[in-house]
Amino acid sequence: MATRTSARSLTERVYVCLRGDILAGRIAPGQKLKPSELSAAHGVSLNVVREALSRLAGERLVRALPQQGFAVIGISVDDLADLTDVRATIETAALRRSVDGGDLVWEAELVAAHHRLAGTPMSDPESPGEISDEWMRAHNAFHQATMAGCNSPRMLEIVAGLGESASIYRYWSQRYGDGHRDIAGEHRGIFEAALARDADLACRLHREHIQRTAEIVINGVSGTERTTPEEN
Amino acid sequence: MATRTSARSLTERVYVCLRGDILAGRIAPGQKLKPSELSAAHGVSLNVVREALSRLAGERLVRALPQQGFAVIGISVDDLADLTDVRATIETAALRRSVDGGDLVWEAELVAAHHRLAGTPMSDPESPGEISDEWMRAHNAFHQATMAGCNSPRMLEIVAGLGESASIYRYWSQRYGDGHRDIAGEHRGIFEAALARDADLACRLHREHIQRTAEIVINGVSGTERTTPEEN
DNA sequence: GGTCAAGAAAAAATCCATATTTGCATAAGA
DNA sequence: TCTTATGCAAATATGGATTTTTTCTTGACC
Repeated sequence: MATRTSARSLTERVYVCLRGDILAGRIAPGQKLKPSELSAAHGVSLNVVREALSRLAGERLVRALPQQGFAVIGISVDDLADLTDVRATIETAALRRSVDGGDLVWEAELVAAHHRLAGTPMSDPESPGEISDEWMRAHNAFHQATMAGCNSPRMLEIVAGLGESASIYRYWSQRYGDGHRDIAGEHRGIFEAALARDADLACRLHREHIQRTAEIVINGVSGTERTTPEEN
Repeated sequence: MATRTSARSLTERVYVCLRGDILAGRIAPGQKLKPSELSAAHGVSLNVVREALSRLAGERLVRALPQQGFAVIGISVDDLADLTDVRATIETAALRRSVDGGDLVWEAELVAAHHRLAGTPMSDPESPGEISDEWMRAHNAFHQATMAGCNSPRMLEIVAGLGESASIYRYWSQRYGDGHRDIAGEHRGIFEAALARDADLACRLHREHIQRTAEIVINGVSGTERTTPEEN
């Protein structure tokens, strides 16, 4: 009679939940994560929280400071610039391979992903200004789908990790769009270039897409001074 | 009276130890990791082992199978081919940036790293045929040093992860050289090209270096049928 | 009067021993 | 032979013990 929540163990459940909270910015970057509070909130023991946090520490989503507990990974303008740079390099490489070598299955799933993204409203009608969870999922899935044809599990895993890091910035800044921007159009451009097997164009558009996003986020972050120190 | 082993907590200590064992192939790829055995061997409680394993699971060095414990990441010829491909793409990108933009500090540390590598015997005199731990460390440090000038912490972290994955294959196959190969010369070539700021040459040599290594390992792995299934 | 240091109390992190649940293997029954 | 019960071993979860860090207080010194 287990719940069908696709979580076979308590640790797994807490891990997934915590991970979602971090990626969605429901827990602020840099914030301390107290096992006692979390265990109370989730109704589980200390050790299962501890284990979930350890796993997230391995993924670099939280930092483990010996004898000082855990904290969500911090954000900074420098890191965002670095992240964007790395994404531009690695993701275009993956995209190029994908566009050059993607098969029919890839095409079909890309079409599906774009259709889903295009049909998902960006902001929740009840809370305008905030990016909806659903849209963010569709958005990540779309970009992932463009590169899925590269036929390299490791590359896709790296790209997924980069995308997650970017998610934190996007969600946290909540300044994804600035009104003057046609995001749907940008996605359509990438989509059509990929389907047309124009790797150069797809890569150029993708690069511009992530760089433009980063610029807006940087303005949002630096404007409200949300930078957190990133000691090591 | 704490030991100066730079491990402030038991979990940290076990984590580092386990990680080293995996990377050095002292624990075979695919092997199950029983918390009870490990806790007995290290003289600690179950939970600290569990926590260390969870962290390694986050790094994808071990797999966590719900209700079935943990196992070292498996190896396969397909994965090695993929890994090599990804390394060729990402590491050459990092290397190019490094060679193009590295400063004097980078140069100095690269010289030091190469000197250390050149002065370290590849195999232990008491166990010929096996790659010495010391050489492997110097080797990883050298390749890392060539790319350190790229001025991108995230890129270097990704590269480090790829290098660790490659370590597992190298150590496990124990067939790094085949006699006909001048590894020191290959390293010197990369080193000199980097110092001469010849990015194209450095990248070409680096690519050939890792591809040649992979070929030899693939022969070694497939020859002795050491492939482990990689279910997901 | 203000600043800094030593010490005690509180809070938090870490660790352990044990209890509970789950999965696998063996064997009994149809 | 196939299905179903049962026992054992392993994985997981819990509560509390122990150690470390942080905070707060007190008093000496500048």
